Amino acid sequence: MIVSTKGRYALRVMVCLAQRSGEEYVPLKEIAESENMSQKYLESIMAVLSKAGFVDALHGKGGGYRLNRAPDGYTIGSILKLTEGSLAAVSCTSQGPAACSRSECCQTKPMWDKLDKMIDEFFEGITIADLLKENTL
Amino acid sequence: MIVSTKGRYALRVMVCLAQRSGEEYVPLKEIAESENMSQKYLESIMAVLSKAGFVDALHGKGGGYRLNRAPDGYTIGSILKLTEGSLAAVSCTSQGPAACSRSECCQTKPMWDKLDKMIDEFFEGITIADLLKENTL
DNA sequence: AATATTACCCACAGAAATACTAGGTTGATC
DNA sequence: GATCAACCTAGTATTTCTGTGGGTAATATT
Repeated sequence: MIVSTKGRYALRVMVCLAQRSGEEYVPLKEIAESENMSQKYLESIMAVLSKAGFVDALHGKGGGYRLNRAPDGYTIGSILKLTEGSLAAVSCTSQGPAACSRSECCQTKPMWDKLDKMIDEFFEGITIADLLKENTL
Repeated sequence: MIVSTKGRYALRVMVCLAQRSGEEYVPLKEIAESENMSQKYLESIMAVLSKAGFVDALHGKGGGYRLNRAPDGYTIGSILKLTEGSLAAVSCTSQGPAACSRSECCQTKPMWDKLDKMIDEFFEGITIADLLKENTL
């Protein structure tokens, strides 16, 4: 499994915020309830998105989160890389050449490299705005 | 991470057997030593490949494993699906529609489906024979 | 000023998967 | 019968995943 709930939840929250971008700030409680996700778990994910400047946050009543760009300003790749740490399909390729001493002579490494590139291009080619449209992917 | 050591080891063993397909049976000990992998761990992987009919096995002295098809008769996808169980990028898509109650209305599911299809086609389009060639991927 | 609301911070915890290890049994060859 | 090698069953240390719990800081309303 390349994408855990952490990254999937992050994407769904971002889609949710994009759908409600008319409103000012949306509290996490509402999103967690409507999407049936653990609010506490979401908090840790939002902390990452907030620190990285992907969303604006506001404390207190009337507060919550909101996007600070247009939906097409967020690629799926940028969100997943942030929350998942890496999108590498195998550990061999995720930590540079040092990860595997056999990388020089490995018969399979070129394949993993090609796969990584393909997956990266896939996710960088889709934005949150694309997910809002129906069946146009 | 989509592919664990289990699947990666399986591929490397198959490549190894393909390279030595002139010889009759190759004992696992040799492969484990030359590839620097745990022999005991490999045993459990070979059991799967053997039961599925991907390789022939022979007990006793002079025994070991060998391929029973030409290297281009094995797609990478078939080997990985067997050893990894599934190649699905997210759990939502790996166990049919029942895996997620929100699959009907999920804004992100079409993307995961498209990704799964892309990854599947990638791995089904490569065979062990392709890995033997240098830099032709 | 008090209260409610909301983000933020820290630590822990149960469950599952990963990557093995240990020790034996069966089958084949010399 | 000795040796080799596949095969079988069980356990285990480590990590990752998916949370929970309890508190603190900031903002708004009363």
